Amino acid sequence: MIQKTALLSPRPVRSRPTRAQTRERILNGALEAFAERGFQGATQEDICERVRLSRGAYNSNFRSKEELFFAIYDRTIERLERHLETSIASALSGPGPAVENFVRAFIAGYAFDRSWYLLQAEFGLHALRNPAVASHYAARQARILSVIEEAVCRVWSGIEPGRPHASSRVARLILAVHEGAMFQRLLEPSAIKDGELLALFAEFLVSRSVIDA
Amino acid sequence: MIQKTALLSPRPVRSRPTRAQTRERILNGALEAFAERGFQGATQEDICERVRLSRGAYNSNFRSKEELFFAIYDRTIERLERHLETSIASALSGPGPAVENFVRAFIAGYAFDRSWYLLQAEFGLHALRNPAVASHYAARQARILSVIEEAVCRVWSGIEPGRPHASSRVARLILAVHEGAMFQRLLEPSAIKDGELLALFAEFLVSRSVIDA
DNA sequence: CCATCTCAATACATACCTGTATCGAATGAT
DNA sequence: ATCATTCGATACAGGTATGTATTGAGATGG
Repeated sequence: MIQKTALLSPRPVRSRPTRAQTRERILNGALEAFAERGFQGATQEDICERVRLSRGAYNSNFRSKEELFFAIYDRTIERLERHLETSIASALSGPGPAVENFVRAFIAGYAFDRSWYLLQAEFGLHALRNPAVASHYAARQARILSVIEEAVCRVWSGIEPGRPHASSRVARLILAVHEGAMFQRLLEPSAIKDGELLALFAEFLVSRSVIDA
Repeated sequence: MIQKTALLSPRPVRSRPTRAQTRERILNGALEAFAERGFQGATQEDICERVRLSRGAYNSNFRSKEELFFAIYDRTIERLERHLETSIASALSGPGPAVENFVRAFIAGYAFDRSWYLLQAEFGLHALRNPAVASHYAARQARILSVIEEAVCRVWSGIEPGRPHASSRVARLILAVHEGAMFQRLLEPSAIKDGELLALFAEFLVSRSVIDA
């Protein structure tokens, strides 16, 4: 026999948000603040104001700024990874030339918005300066790279059998182009049309003879 | 007749450094400090300690942190531009395949050291956040881009007459790859051999049919 | 040789950010 | 209903960075 059933308790309306909810709100504020003011520039006050919470909530939920930074970075990179995976998967299963589909999917799936890019860039710089952070960052980036590499292999398996033995470096190359392009595009939106550099890059990629070199 | 000649005045030994000298020392300290601690993280104390000067010298020479940041960035990017120009020029005039020479020269000339990269990246992030800084950064980057584009055109003119009409975008592409590769390499030196990504990219470039597309 | 000026070092005042401690309201268990 | 607990808001203290003012040593010119 079931002792406690929720059947008769239709969850009373809480006037007080759950801990997870406030934590989430702070993460949202942190994303914005870190993106717009940088890690050092973002203050507790700044973060909390954006989501209408007090520093009490902040300090109650996160032990330190570093901890919050890691948390928001992890959340962002995980969403990014999933986003990239699904959009690549759907693109590769569609009709049309695989390479173009892949590139388009990459642009769509990895074209995280301004805040995501800025946060990731900020964390990247942080990683370059702190060896401890570097390993964390590298591990996260490795997952992104493997998603890209997997896609590269699948694309090329449709062109010729076997995986290109430079797939790892190709993945890094793709990522490098994207990061660089993303930066230039955010800086001068007028200078580069949407995904233009990646599209140009895709044309290079099509000359697949190079892959096997 | 020359009234004042320096022939008999072999510049007395100054016990006090010139203003330009101390300014230069502070710039050196700023380069290191901004690179290793970031713009916000670098303090006056930090900068001054590295070059054995007091904050008095700092505040006497620079009105604000922003001003110093701009000054050290400008100095760095100018050196970078000259470095890139000369190394490309000498490489293109040498024997061997032009594309490879160019890429090698690019790596050598633009492979500024860790501090230069970090400073530039930091300034880039700053530019993304402050529109006022963005225009300054874009102007500087435009000069770098034109140097690269010029080289691209010269390389391709040796292959076929006329300049590729996508040369501007190719230049941006090269810069994007380099920035991205530089970052990955600094983060995981073991993962990428020296200029490996750019070399791979050079192989793509060799299939010049794409350029004219 | 003296007077003036330059410039970097030191001292000071102000502002601000972080983390801790305290307080009060909402929750849910008995 | 009551009591203990959770949790976010407010108040406080410590540390630190910035910019200004002041001072004294060294240069410069008459």
